[in-house]
Amino acid sequence: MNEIDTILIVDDEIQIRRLLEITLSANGFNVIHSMCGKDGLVDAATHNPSLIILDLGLPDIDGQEILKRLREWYTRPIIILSVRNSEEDIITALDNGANDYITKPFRSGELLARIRVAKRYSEINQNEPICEFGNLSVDMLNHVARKGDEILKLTSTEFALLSLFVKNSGRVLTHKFILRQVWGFGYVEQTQYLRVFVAQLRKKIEKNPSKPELLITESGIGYRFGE
Amino acid sequence: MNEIDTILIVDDEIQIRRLLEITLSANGFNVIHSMCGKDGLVDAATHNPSLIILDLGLPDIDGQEILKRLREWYTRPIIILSVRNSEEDIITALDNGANDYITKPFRSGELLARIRVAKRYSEINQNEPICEFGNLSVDMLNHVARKGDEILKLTSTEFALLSLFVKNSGRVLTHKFILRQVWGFGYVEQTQYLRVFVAQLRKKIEKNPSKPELLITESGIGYRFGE
DNA sequence: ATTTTCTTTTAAAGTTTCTGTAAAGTTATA
DNA sequence: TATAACTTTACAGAAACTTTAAAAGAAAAT
Repeated sequence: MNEIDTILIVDDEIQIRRLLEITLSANGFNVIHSMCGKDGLVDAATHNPSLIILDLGLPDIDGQEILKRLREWYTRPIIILSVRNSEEDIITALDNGANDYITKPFRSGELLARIRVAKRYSEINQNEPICEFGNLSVDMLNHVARKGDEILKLTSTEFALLSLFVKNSGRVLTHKFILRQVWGFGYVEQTQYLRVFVAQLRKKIEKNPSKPELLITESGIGYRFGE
Repeated sequence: MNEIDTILIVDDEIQIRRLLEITLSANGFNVIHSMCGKDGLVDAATHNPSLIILDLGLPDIDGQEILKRLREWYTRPIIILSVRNSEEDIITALDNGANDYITKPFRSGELLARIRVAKRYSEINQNEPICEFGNLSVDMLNHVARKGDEILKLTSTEFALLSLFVKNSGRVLTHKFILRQVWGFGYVEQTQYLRVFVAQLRKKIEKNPSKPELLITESGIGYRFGE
């Protein structure tokens, strides 16, 4: 618990940033600021913070868009802190991968408690923008997958599927879990999609697609990637 | 693939329970109700729901107390739904192990989205330990069993059986108990299944399957794993 | 000690469920 | 409109589960 946790704040209001800075640093966090969406994306990638607090009303790019782009590779907690109070915004943000949604004005004690909750449930998630496995590498940030030196030509669904497998290598992922992560919660029964895309992915990453060595079937449960 | 998620509602207000019932069952959940804290604790234990929605203002026991007692064993999501709006209540509940805190009156779309969030993160992070015995290890979280370094290729039934044995190593487990745990209540008389699967498991984990050293027969009673 | 009875092991056949694959149909995208 | 990506269908083959049956082993009775 001695390493300093870094929190990235993406918000254009200086007062909010100051208030957060005081609250968070008083609680042992190291704080980084970004004043717009673009900076936020860059700072997240360069500092790899252990948590991000994101405002939705940014001057350049919409916060929901930032959230989506972050979630392409960033697996640690993201807490939305916004004046927007519409149910639609909240649902969209949560389904886009936010861990929590707090409306301004906020209470700092509650914010800290919600940060603790978010960190509690994401401790396992290691977060590397580039994951490697064998001669495969997946660069979440630049959205590029390689086999050796050769760049794999993957569709976005295939890429999402491969990232999920690489991020969770060695773990058995259930059909439902994969479907929810890649396609969304409404698709958990569409096991057939998964079969089709697993077959396509195997064609592109396995030496011998009919005798898979990387993407292993766990019959009746799901799939496991790698060792 | 058609298994229904069960949600337990612990709330004394009938209107709230009705509203939740409608919202949740319309979204494919199976709903159980408890009207007081005592019933809540019992129902949680008997039904083992996949999520609990808990009110703080219960007639008998205080909700924070229920929360603490549930968290002694219940690892899946608990969402607090309460009229209490004080920061102290919120912080206490979140630190007592609640996954989220929603104040009444609530918006059902937001509630559903927050349920999705809670389920998303609890599935990954079931902090169940890795059980080991000799050179065997069973990793419940990743659903992987190993003998030394080699990954054992087990069917899901074999895996469930082995987990049960490893978790209860040294204890004599009766046929009925094992059948109930692995196959379910309706199978307690199917001793033959057990014999067949024990034989299969021995082939995969014993040095000499016909002279088992790990998975010992207790004639007329059941089996014992390890010493 | 031997026989009888009950229990367990094991193989193998029968049945069901799950998975891989190709190909056709549909939708999105440039 | 042409192209790529995604969705859906259909079916064969594989894997898992259930059932049967015979042989081996243990316990009880004589």
